[in-house]
Amino acid sequence: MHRQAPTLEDVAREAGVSRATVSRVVNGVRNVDPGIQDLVRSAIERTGYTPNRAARALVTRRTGTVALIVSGAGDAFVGHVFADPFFGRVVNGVVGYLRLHAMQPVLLFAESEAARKQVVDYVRQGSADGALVVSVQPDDPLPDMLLSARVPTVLFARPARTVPVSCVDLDHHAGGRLAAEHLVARGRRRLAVIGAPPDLRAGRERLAGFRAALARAGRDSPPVAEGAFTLDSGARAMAALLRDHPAVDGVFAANDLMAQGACQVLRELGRRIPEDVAVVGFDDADIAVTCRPPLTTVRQPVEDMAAAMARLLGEQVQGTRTEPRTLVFEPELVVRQSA
Amino acid sequence: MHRQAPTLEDVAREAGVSRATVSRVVNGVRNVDPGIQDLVRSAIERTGYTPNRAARALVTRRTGTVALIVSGAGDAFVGHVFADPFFGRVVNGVVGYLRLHAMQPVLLFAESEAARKQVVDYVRQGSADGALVVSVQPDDPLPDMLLSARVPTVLFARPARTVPVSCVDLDHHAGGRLAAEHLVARGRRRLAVIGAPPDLRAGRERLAGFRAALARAGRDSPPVAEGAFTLDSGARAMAALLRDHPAVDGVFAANDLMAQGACQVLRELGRRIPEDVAVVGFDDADIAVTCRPPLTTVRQPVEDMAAAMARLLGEQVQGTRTEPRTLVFEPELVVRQSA
DNA sequence: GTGAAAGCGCTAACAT
DNA sequence: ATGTTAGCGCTTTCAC
Repeated sequence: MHRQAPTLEDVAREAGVSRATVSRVVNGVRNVDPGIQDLVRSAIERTGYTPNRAARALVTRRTGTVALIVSGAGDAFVGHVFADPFFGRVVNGVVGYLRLHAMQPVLLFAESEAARKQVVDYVRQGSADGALVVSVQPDDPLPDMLLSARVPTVLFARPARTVPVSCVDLDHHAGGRLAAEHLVARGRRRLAVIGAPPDLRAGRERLAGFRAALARAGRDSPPVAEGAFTLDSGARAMAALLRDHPAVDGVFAANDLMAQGACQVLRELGRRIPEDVAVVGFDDADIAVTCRPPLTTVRQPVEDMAAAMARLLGEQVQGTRTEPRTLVFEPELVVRQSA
Repeated sequence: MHRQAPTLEDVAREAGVSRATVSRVVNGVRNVDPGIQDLVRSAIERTGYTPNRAARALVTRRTGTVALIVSGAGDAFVGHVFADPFFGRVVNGVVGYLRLHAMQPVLLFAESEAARKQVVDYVRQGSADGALVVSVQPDDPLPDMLLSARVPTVLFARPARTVPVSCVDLDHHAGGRLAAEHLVARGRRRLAVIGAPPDLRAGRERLAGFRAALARAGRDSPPVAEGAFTLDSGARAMAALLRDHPAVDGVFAANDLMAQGACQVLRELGRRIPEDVAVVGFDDADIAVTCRPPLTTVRQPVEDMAAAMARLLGEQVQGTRTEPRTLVFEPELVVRQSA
């Protein structure tokens, strides 16, 4: 019972002009008589016309949407991606940029070989003008697949192998340094690290930066317990560190979730934070604020990075810039109560 | 320098058949000779053909995407939506259903009058087959706008006014009852409630259910402090309750975030949980598990509800079912350590 | 400055 | 069972 949606044709008839003229008005092309413009505009108003996106996309080969792909391995993957507040921040940053440019993000998950194929097909079908990729896997095949499908692509975080693709990243080394310098300045002498899985470059660099700053301050290299970016793994790592180094008085955790886990263990063992043990996290996630005590942490400007990612993609799609670019952001120390 | 993407025409030429036949094979229509099917399939393989979505959408009037709209009022809105893990769960549920049906969600935010117009236009342009709406505002104009634009729509949570639209919701009353019964069974005698803003129906019903169960158990109606679903507001409400009712030994918070805030205040004031004060939350968010102590809470099956929402929309788009339906889900008590 | 006409890549009658 | 044909609604040369 749908009355057909009005088309350009309908508006043209209503305004007594040709389709071409209406199209020009709708798309803001100059060379249209102001009087006729008004005529057309009121006809659009009267008919309630809205341009059909599919028809437009068919001829312009632009859709006005970009794929926002969360890519990584496995399992209950999709179920847990948004459990990590990190992705929410990415979405916010991307949306913040796109909406100013009348573009929309399509959310895609690429957690398996099959899903990756689907995702690549989706963008190849011209359903999106380009792809923004957030990988949670050290060696993700997706960027290569996208590239060889000639899809404009921008990555969050540099890939393990060098690939000719634009990306935004953080200066993780500087982040580690900030954490070390802060703990040293607070007079902490027996430091320890809750690290990331060693195959993640970001984690390695945070650790390297932390170590380098300590060495510069004349300190020994700290003991490291490996975590997996989860609250639980942070708690376990903290317990292990305390067992082997009971006198520890300062801890650097490679993300806030693990820092929170560490805090829980410390408190349960009766250590005061920061008096007995100072804790520094990484990311400045929401939990850094709500955690008890609130976390001193190295802030990663995720929203800004995500917005930049969208901007880079926009430039690439428009052809404004074609050669790949890497944008590296600076972390910032946020001092709260845990250190 | 883009070599043109291969079209149906190219495949047809390669296979020595007509476009129509290729189309039939691609779309799995029967009445195609098996031999020819193989011929076509290998031609598709050789050319690397992928159907163009815009062209397909133009004729079928189906896009294979649905709008996932987060709607509500104001401010730093977009920046905070994903801070609430609730939306992540909705996304997960929706994606879980859609991917089985080769559909994709487009993420839209409608936080202002202007944004709402944009969003409605977007779907009216035929960019999506329908809309899934999650409102965070008691009296949201968006559903009405969508309906009068004849967009197939399904809501998360019943709207304040009765609107002829499908929706999924929780039996909040039953949820409140579960919380009350549990606290009573645990022998708590002086109960209190950290409630929701009174204009939210869900909050009112949780409270009503809680009260009704208490009345049935012969208890007095509990004191209520109003919160705003945030950690902070929960902490403040708890502080206020303790001030006015220092002997309270059981608390029901209308969501987990407020329950966590309450726990923080209780611990800081030296109350043991659950020995001195038992705390029951609502939702079963991730923080219910990571909170110290882990929260006993009323689980809302958000993922299932979101999946059902997607399914209802699918049926509506296909025309399988046209009259609006309301699906009400049952909450479930999850007992952990806080009560 | 405006209109006529071609065609984007696909599906779906209809004809064979 | 397969091919022919007519559009879907729009943008965009190319004439005028």
